[in-house]
Amino acid sequence: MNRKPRFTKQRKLILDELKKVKTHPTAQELYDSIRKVLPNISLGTVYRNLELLCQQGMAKRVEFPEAQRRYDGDVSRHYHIQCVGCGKVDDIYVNETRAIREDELIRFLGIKTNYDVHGQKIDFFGLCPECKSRKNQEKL
Amino acid sequence: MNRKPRFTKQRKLILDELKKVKTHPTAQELYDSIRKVLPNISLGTVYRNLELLCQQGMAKRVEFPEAQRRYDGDVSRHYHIQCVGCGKVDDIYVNETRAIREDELIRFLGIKTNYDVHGQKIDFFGLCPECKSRKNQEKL
DNA sequence: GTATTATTAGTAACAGTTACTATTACTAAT
DNA sequence: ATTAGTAATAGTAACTGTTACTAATAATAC
Ligand SMILES: [Mn+2]
Ligand SMILES: [Mn+2]
Ligand SMILES: [Zn+2]
Ligand SMILES: [Zn+2]
Repeated sequence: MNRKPRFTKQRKLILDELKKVKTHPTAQELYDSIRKVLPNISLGTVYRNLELLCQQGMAKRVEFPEAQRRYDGDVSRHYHIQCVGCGKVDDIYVNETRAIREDELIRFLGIKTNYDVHGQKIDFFGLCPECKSRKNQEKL
Repeated sequence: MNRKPRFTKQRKLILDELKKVKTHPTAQELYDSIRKVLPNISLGTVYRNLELLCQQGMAKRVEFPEAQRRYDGDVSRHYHIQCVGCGKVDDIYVNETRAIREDELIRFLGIKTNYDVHGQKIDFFGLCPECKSRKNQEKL
């Protein structure tokens, strides 16, 4: 039934470019650079393929509040820091496994990244009790 | 020079409603409920005042990826968890001061919130080296 | 090579938020 | 109390990032 996804030149170019850069580009930025070699590619194609690559685990979304969505070709476990001045996103690779206190962490990251670290943002996600039981209902 | 901000009935209603609910409403949701008592209020007024209240530290933005902006009348220090099923946002008040390991934390929050906790998202923000020195330049 | 159909380019639609503008209504000074 | 000055408002238009639609194209299996 299900045909394999095709490996079009558009898809290949998008993935290659994303893997190449370290800038966590937006769809628009990728579109602009890929257009230099494939002038007729459309922005929709870039979006569609980026989302597809994310689904397949070959890319990741990098989302900050009030900023447009960015994508990352590096799917290894790492954190991100965004500059409140220019909006760019840099990587933070931490190999510490033990937990550290918040103030220590800020100081540590300041040294590691050369950023003036203002703070962090921690959010959680999951299934609320209602949605949990609704989901269980549906299974029966 | 600078006039005081006026305390209009629109502003008062918005703040009161926001403080009253625990749902982290969107601007649209606040607009809908406030319209029941002030039918002519405009959505723009709700947005403008919410942003103003945030600037003044009387409210906070609650922003999750892929979701519309929400606001919180509770500015005390607490975390948020969003349901991936229905999108609602609940509070997490943690009085633990010591750091805890990630897996412990997830278990702990599961018990505390009754959510099926899928994970967390940690991001950092600050000033990059370039913006830091640009800022210093401007001061001279 | 031919048939099948996933993918594409181009464009329109959409949603959330912000900007604009003429009018209204607080506030403070007279 | 009246007035002058101006912050704030309602209503609406514009904007921005993303998604949806559709006819044409091109990757793959046979
Ligand atoms: Mn990264
Ligand atoms: Mn809250
Ligand atoms: Zn910067
Ligand atoms: Zn839910």
